[in-house]
Amino acid sequence: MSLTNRDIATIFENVSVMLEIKGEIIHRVLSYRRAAETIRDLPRDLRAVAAEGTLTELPNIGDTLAAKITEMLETGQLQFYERLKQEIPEGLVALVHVNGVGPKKAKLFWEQLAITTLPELEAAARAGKLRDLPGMGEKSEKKIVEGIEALARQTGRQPLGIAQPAAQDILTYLLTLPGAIEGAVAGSIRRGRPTIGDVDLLIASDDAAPIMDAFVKMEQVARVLGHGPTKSSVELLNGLQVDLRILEKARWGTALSYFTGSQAHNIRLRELALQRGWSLNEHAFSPVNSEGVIIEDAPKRLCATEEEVYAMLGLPWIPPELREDSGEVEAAQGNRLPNLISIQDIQADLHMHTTWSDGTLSVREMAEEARRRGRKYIVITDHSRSLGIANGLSIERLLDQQEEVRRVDAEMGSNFRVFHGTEMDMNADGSLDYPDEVLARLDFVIASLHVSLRQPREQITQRVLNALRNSHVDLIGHPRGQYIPDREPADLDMDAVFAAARESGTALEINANPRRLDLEAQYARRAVELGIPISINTDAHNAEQMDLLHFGITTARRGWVEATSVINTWPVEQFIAWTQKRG
DNA sequence: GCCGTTTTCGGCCCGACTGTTTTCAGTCG
Repeated sequence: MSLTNRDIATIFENVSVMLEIKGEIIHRVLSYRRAAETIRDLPRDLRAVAAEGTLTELPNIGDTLAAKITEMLETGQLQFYERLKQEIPEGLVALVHVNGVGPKKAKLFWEQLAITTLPELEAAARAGKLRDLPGMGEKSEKKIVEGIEALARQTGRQPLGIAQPAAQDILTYLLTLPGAIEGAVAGSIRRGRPTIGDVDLLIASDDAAPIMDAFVKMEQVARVLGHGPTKSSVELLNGLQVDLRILEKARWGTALSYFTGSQAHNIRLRELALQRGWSLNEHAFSPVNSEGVIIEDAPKRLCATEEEVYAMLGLPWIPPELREDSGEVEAAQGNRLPNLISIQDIQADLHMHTTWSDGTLSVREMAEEARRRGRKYIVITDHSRSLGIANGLSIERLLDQQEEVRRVDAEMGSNFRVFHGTEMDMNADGSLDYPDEVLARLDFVIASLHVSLRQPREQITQRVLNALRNSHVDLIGHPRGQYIPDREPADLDMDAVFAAARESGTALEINANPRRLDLEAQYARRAVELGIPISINTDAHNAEQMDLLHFGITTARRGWVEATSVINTWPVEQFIAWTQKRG
C-alpha cells in the first residue's frame, strides 16, 4: 500500500487540524498546513524527490517533515499521526469543515458532549444541546445546523469556466448601482485558478451601505452569511459563495492587491512591508516603529493602483497569475519576472474538430471562424478510428478528409493556412490508432488519452511513452486526461513523461477548455523548465469554444510560460519547418 | 515546524464580522 502525494498532503492537513484542536502553537500548526499545500501542488512524485534526497529543497519542508514524508513513503503510515489519533479523535477534523466551527468549538463539543462525528454534532444541535455551552447560544446553534446543511448540498469547487462568467455578471449588476465607481473580480478567479472555492468581488465607492444592501438582496441569494458595512458574504442558489468588499477609490491598489491574494502572496508582501518600516493592510501602508507597532499619528500612505503597492515594496508589478508565493516575489526582487505569454501571441490553433467526427461545423466553417478570430493557421484534428462514440475516422475517411482540407486550404488564400492532422487515440492496449504509414501522410499528429483512463500507473504511463517515442507524433493532447470537476487526472508518472518528451522534442498541450486546463500550471511550468515545447489549443468542437482560448493562456501564465516556449505562437513557416523536421 | 542581506534562535500578516459578551474570543479569508 503506497501513499500518493495527495494521501500525504491529506495526512499533513489532518495533523494540522488535530494539532490546532490540541491547542498547539499556531505556527507549528501552519507549518503542517503549508507543507500540505506544497505537496498538493507539486508537479512531481514525492517518491522521486525523496529518492533524489532533495525533499528539504521543497518550500515549507524542513528536516522534520522530510523525515516524516520518508517514513510514510517507506512504511505507508506515520507513527506521529497514529499516536495523535489516540489523543484526538480523527472525526473532529470533519467538524471544522462546518462553516462557523473552528478548532476551539470542535474541542468544546468533544470535551463537553463527547461529540466526535458530524451526525452527532447535527443531532446535538437539533436537540438544543449546544446552546448552553460557554460562548454558545441559540443563534450559534442554529448557524451550525445551517452550516451542516450547506455542507451536505455543497457542490465543491466550481470550474473557472463556470465561476468567472457568473462573477462577471454579478459585478456588472453591482456597477449599475448608484455610487459604484469601479469594480473588479478578484481572488482566485483573477489569479486564474482552474477551480474556484468562492467568488471575491471588489467595488470602489464612497457610499458602501446601499450597495451592500442591494448585494445581499439579490434574487439569486439563498442565504446571507455575513453583512457588515464594508464586507458581506452570501451563498447563491447554485451553491456558490460570493464575498463583496467595498472601499474608497483612493485605496483601490491596496484593496485589489489584498483581495486578489493569494493569502500566501499577501503574507510575503506584508513581511516585505514590515522590513521597510510599514504595516500593510487592505486600506493603506502605515508606518511602524522598531517594534513593529503602528505609529498612530504618523501619516499613512494610500495606494490607488497596484503598481504603487509593489513600488512601495521596491518591486515591479507582479501579474495576478503568478501570485501564489511560488517564487514570484524572489523573481521580482531579482528583476527576473517572466515575460508571460499573452493572447495576442497566439498565431494558430492546432487542435480542432469538425463534422467529420464530433464537431458541429465543416472544415471550411471552422477555418473561417478561426480566421475571424485572428488566427493565421489551424490544424484540423478529428478523432481517430477507435473512438466510435465520437465518430472517429477510418483510414479511408481520414484520407478523404485530407482532400477536403487541401481544397479549403487553397480556397482560403495564402494568408490563412489549413493543415491536416488527427487527434489520434493512444489505445488501451498501448498501440497507436493509425499505422506509421498513415501518420506519415499527415501534417501534424496529436496523440491523446480518451479511454481506460484508470489503468494502473505503469500501464497508462507506458501508453504515453509509446506515443512519445513515435517520431510522427508532434503533440500529446490534454496529457493527464482530467475533466473538471468530475474526473481526476490519470495516474501518470509525469517525471517519465517529461523525460521522454524532452528526449523526443514532442510538444505537450495546455488544453484551453475550462473543463480540462490540462496540463495544469504547475506541470506546464515544470515542462518549460525542462525545455519541452508547449502548445495552447482550444480543442474547439464549434465556433464558441474558440473563444475559450483565454483560459488556456491564463493557465500558461500561471505556469510562468513565455511565448518562446509555445509552438503555436510561431509564424507559419517556422511551424512547417518544425513539423517537417520531426517527420 | 520553517526559515535567514537585521537572525542557526527567535521570530512568524492583518482586519472584518458574529455572537456572546459587557470588552472579546472565535472564525474566516
